[in-house]
Amino acid sequence: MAKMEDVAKVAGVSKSTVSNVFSEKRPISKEVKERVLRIANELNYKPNYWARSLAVKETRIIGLNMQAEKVKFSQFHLSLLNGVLNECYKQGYRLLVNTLSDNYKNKVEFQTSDPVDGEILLDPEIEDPRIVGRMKQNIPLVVIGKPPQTYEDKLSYVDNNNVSAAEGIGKHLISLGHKDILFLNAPSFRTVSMDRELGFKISLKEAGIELDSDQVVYKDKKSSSVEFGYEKAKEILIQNNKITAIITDNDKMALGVYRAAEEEGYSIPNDLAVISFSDDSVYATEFSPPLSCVHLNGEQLGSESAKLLIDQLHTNKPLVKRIIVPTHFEKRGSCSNS
Amino acid sequence: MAKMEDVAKVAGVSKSTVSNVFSEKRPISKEVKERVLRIANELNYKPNYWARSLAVKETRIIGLNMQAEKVKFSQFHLSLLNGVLNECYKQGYRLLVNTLSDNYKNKVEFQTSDPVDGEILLDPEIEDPRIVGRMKQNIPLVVIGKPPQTYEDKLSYVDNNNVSAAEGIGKHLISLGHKDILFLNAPSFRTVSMDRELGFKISLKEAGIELDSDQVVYKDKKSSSVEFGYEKAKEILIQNNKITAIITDNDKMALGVYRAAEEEGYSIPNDLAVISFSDDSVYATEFSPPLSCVHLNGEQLGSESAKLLIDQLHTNKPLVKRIIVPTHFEKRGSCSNS
DNA sequence: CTGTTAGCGCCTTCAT
DNA sequence: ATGAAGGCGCTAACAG
Repeated sequence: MAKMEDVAKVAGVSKSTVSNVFSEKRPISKEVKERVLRIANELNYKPNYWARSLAVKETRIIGLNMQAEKVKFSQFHLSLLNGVLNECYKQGYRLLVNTLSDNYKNKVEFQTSDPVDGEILLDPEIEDPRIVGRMKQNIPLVVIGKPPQTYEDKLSYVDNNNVSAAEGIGKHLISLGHKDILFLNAPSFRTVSMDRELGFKISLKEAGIELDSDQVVYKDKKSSSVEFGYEKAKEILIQNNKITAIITDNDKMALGVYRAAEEEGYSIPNDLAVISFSDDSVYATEFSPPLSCVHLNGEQLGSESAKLLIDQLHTNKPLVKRIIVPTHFEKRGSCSNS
Repeated sequence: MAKMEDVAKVAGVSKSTVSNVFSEKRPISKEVKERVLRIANELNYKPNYWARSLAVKETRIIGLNMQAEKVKFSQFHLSLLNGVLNECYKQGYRLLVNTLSDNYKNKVEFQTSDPVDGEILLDPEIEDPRIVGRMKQNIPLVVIGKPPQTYEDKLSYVDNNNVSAAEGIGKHLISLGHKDILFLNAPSFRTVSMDRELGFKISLKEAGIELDSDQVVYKDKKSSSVEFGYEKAKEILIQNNKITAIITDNDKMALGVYRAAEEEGYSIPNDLAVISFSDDSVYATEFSPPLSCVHLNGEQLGSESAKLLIDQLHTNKPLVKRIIVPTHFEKRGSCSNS
C-alpha cells in the first residue's frame, strides 16, 4: 500500500502538500492538486485512517454499546440502530458496534481503550458497570433510556416518557372497567422497568385499586419474550385467575399471551385485554385482533441520541442534556371492541 | 489521558516493559507486572487503540457495508447482523457499520481508506462499484449473496441456494395445480433477483408452462415492500387476472398482498396462494392464514461470512471460498388448506 | 502557495 | 528479564 511519501516523491512535492490536497485545509494550486490526485490514483493511494486519527486525535467513529451477554439485537434495537445510523450517515460518522464477550472483553477492554470519539449506551441497568467505567474514563457518553439514579444528572440521555406512558395505559384499562391487571414487565435489573412500574402503580392508586404483589412480573433472562408471555399467561388463565387484562413489555411477549389465550379458549379482547409496549414491528396490526400498543418511536430515540452525542463531541463541553421522546398510544382491537 | 510513557516513568521502568505488560508478548517478572498494572490503574491508563493499530497494522475491526442510499436495516439484515456480531464477539473482533451518504461518502472515502481489516458486503448488485473498489484496493472481502458474474470466482461469498429454492416453491405451487403465478421479485439490479427468477422459470419450464413477461415484477426503489406488495396485488386482483398464486420477495410484501386480497374479497389460500422468501421475522406464523415461507437462515449467513472473513485475515492468503447456506421451505396455511 | 521539522502513542528490533 | 532507539503514516507549526 502506497503511502503519502511515495505520492509526494513521484509528484515532486512535499508530504504536506499531498496531505493538504486530501484534507483541503489549505489552498493548493490547481495544477499541483491535479497532478497529486492523478498520481495518488495511479498508485492506488489513500490516506491511512489510523495514522490520521493518531495525529488529529479524533476518529469520527461513535460506538454503540450493548450488554455483552445479550448480543442479540431485537426489533426495537433495530429501530434504534436505524435512527443512529441515519444520523451518523448525515454527519459523516461511522458506527462501531461493540459486543465483546465477557471472557474476551475483559482481555480486550483491558488491553486498549475503545477506538471511538464517544459512545451511545443501550439498555442501561440499575447497577451498570459500563456507565461507571465510561464516566471514569471521561468518554463522551449518551445513554438511551434512563440512567441509574446516581448518574441521572451527570450525563446526557434520551428516553421515552415511560412513567406517564404506563400511567396512561393503566388509566385506559381502568376506564374500560378493568381492575385486575397483570403487568409483564421488563427484567427487574433494567432501569426502564422501574419507571413503567411506577406509572402503572400511579394509575391504580388514583383509581383506588389495590395491587397484589404478583401482578407485576419481571421477565427473566432464561426464556425468550414469546415464551415468557406464553408461560405467564398460561399460568394465570389455567388458575382461572381474576386477571382481565395484561400489559406486556413488547410485542413478542404479547404474541405469547395470544397463544396462551387461544389455547385456553379465552377470547381477546372480550375475556382478556392486551396492551403492549411496542417494539416497532409493522406486524402489530396483523395480530388477530390487532394489538394495541404504546409506540416508542425507537428510530427517533436513536437519531436524537446520535445527534446529541455528536453535538457534544463538537462543542467539547461536557454538557448534560436530557431529551424525552414522546410515546403515543395506538388503540386497536386487543383492548376493546368499540 | 495518560500514556505509556507516564506509566513507565512513575513505575520506574521503560516504555517497552509497560508495553509488554499489556501485550503479554514477553515474560515480565511478577513484581514489575503488578506494580505497572497498579500504577496504570491509578493513572487511569489504557493503551491507545489507534496508536497500536498504526504500529501493528491491524485493527481487529471488520466492516459491514450496506448500500448507502438504503441506510435502513430490514428484518433480514437484522438476522445477518446478529450472526455477524455473534461471530465477531466470539473472536474478539469489533464491527464497523459503514453507511456514509453519497455526498459525504465521496468526500470521506476519498479522504481515507476504511479503518478495517476486511469487509463484509451486503446486497450485492449486478453492477457494484463497491466490489470493484475493494478488489482494486485489495481489501479482504466476503460478500453475502451472489457477487456479480465477473467476480464470482475471484472472491469469497456466502449465499443461499436461491435457484433451487425458487425452483422448489415453483414446483410446489405447480403441484397444487397453479399455472398462473405472479413473482414479486427483488429489485432488478440485485443479483439475488436473477437467481430466484432463474429457479422460478426452471420450475415452469419443466412443467411446460408458458410465462407472460409481466408475471415477474421487480420491486422498485420508490415504494416500501408493504406498499409494493399491496399495489401489485391490488392491480391484478382488480383486473380479475388469471393469477392464482403470488410469490413475494419478503414477508412485508406478503403482508401487502394479504391486505389487497382482503380488500378485494379474495380468500387465501382458496382464491389466492401466497409464498414468501422469509425475512426471518417470528410473525409469519401470525398471519391469517399463517404464511408459507422459504426460510433463509439469515443468522447463519451472517456468522458464516464473519467466520470466513476472519479466517481469511488470519491465514493471510487470498483464498476464494464459497459457502452455500441451505434454505428450507416452511409450508403453512397460505398456499394450501391441506 | 509550498517545504521542513517535530511529534501523535504505540510496537519492534537489537542490545544488555 | 529489561532498556534504548527507531519507525508505523499522518498532521501541525513554523518557515519562507
